Amino acid sequence: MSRDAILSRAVDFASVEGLEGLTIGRLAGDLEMSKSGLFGHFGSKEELQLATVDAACAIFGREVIEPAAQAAPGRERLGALCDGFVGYLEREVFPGGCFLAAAAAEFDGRPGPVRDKVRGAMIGWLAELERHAEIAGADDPAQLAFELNALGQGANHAYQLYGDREAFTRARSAVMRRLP
Amino acid sequence: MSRDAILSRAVDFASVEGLEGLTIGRLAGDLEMSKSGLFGHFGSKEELQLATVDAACAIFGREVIEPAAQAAPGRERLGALCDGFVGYLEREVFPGGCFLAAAAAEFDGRPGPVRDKVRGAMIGWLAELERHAEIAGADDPAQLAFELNALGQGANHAYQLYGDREAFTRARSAVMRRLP
DNA sequence: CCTACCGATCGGTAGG
DNA sequence: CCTACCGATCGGTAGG
Repeated sequence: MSRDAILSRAVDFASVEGLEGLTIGRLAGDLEMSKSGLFGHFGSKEELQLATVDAACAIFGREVIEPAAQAAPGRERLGALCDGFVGYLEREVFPGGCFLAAAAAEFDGRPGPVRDKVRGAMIGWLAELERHAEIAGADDPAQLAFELNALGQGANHAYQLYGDREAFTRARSAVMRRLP
Repeated sequence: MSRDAILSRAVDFASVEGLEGLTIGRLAGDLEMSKSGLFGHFGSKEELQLATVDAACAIFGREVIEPAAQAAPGRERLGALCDGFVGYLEREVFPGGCFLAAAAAEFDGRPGPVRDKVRGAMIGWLAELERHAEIAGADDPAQLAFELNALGQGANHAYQLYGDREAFTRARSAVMRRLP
């Protein structure tokens, strides 16, 4: 069983059960291997959590950031990033919704390397929004990035909690109205 | 040790560690009582979680809904609800930020009575926003309620993850601009 | 990669 | 409200 195959399951598991609910024993059972066999790939639960966050970030890059890079920098790219984010929620790339949002909510009150990595990834996403908001000539790029991200996270939240698919339409329409 | 005194600690504990991280043993140790003494008040961990959610909802009502009831129904009340929500985040009524947001993120993928209660509370909050959006004459009250809630949740998220107090100002300014 | 094990902690119970 | 305990599961280790 390769490390990548383990992490592929770990990412899906953690998006539903949380990074703390991702226990070595259950993950090993699910992959039909021994606990110590799985453990040997990572060396500690924290290293498994960190590797899982990295794997999730790679998927986010492939599913959201890279496709949007087709669009011209500035307003067009900003729209593509937001639309791509909503699409990634809509397609259920992770069964538990946005992995980073779930990990952020779980670890924001627990100092340590996992929180730091999640925070770094979320800051990177906001910086990408802000960069294109600035190119697009927004009055206050950080403000616009905050609002656009909040709308996307709001759709994730509504869909995960109520199964309300209309939230995707709401987020898209609000983003459209708010773009410079 | 009264049930209310136990729940007061449980609410703070769970807002940081999560409703699953709220273990009977740690809570009992923190309150300097025996596990079984605490357990007797609730009968199961799930009942403790449900009672903790109820206690948090009561605080939310007292801190956000009730003060806003001073404002006239419609646009004024809608502004007071949003402002009150941001103020409640700013005052750190719960040490881990918005209790319901944290509980929703934790339980949205786990069917059961805890998720149902959290969902019911969140739907009640959104319905309150929507009701006053309608009275205020919004074109699409549900859309407005979605956006206003997303902005508040975005401030909670940013403050909890980055400690960014400017997020409160950002949320308030976006809400102001969006009110009908 | 495995079996077999460690001490700690989990939710919960018996009995008072 | 307590002490004392239950089986299950946790992260992690020894040894191969």
